[in-house]
Amino acid sequence: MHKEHTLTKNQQIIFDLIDKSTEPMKAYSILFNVQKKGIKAPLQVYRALDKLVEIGKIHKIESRNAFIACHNSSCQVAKATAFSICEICEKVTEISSAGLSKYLANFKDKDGMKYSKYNLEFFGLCKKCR
Amino acid sequence: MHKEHTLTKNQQIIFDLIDKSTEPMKAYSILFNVQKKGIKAPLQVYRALDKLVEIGKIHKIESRNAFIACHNSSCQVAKATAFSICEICEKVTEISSAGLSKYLANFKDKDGMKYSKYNLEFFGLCKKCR
DNA sequence: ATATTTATGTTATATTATTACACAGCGTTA
DNA sequence: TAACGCTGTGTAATAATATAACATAAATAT
Ligand SMILES: [Zn+2]
Ligand SMILES: [Zn+2]
Ligand SMILES: [Zn+2]
Ligand SMILES: [Zn+2]
Repeated sequence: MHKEHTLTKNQQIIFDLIDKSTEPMKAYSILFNVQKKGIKAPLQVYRALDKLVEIGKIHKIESRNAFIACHNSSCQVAKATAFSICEICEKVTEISSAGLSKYLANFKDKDGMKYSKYNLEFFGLCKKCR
Repeated sequence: MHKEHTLTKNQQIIFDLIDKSTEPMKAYSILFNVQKKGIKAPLQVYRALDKLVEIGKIHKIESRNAFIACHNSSCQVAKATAFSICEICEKVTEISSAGLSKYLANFKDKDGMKYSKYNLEFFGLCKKCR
């Protein structure tokens, strides 16, 4: 139940673009692609991205500074994310594994740190590139 | 057995600085701090950082664009890293948990992706900030 | 209707990272 | 020796990523 936000105009334009894309998109590539729709400045893009990340419609792939749409209904508002990244073709897939999320959600370190969130990025070769 | 490289002058200067630091250091902060030692340009810093990451003496905290020295002898040349990050004080700790690394090293997704590497970042509040 | 919050538009700027080119040091080997 | 490959260095310029600051408009709450 985390996709029920009404997006604003800019948010919708930018989400649609990312959602259509088969690969992670970078902020300035997004900017370039939405300029014909009237979004002219980096900040307009970054503001929409921030909001979309916050509400869990997209995720940021930190190691790539790029964004993908969430296609995992079980990922809890971007608080627990896992991705696989192919180091050759750069294909990124969101991992949805109940076992993995359960393991990580319950993980506790020896310092008594209480975790509210995690992000995991796996790297390797995808089927095609292997 | 992954710390046995002979560092070059620039690599040693930059490693020493990061190693002394109690918090993750950013590239341009490193640059500022080593200018008195003759390292004057960003590229000199980034080249040393790249090498230090490659040989596993430091790690990059992707979500922060910052670097910390490795204090975990069991992390396999930066191929399997996990950190806890306090969202208030920004303290970062490298997690060394045999259980966790074993679980992640053995994790396989349904697409048959073969992982050679992972990076995990946990976020929450540290003891002090809780 | 008024206050508050959220989103927008715009300009400028800060921060992070790489490209390109010249050259120095070192070990290999022809 | 000399030629070569490899790694590291120095320097300038520039690319790519992200935010600050300020003004205004739209949506929401009291
Ligand atoms: Zn998701
Ligand atoms: Zn691939
Ligand atoms: Zn380590
Ligand atoms: Zn803290």
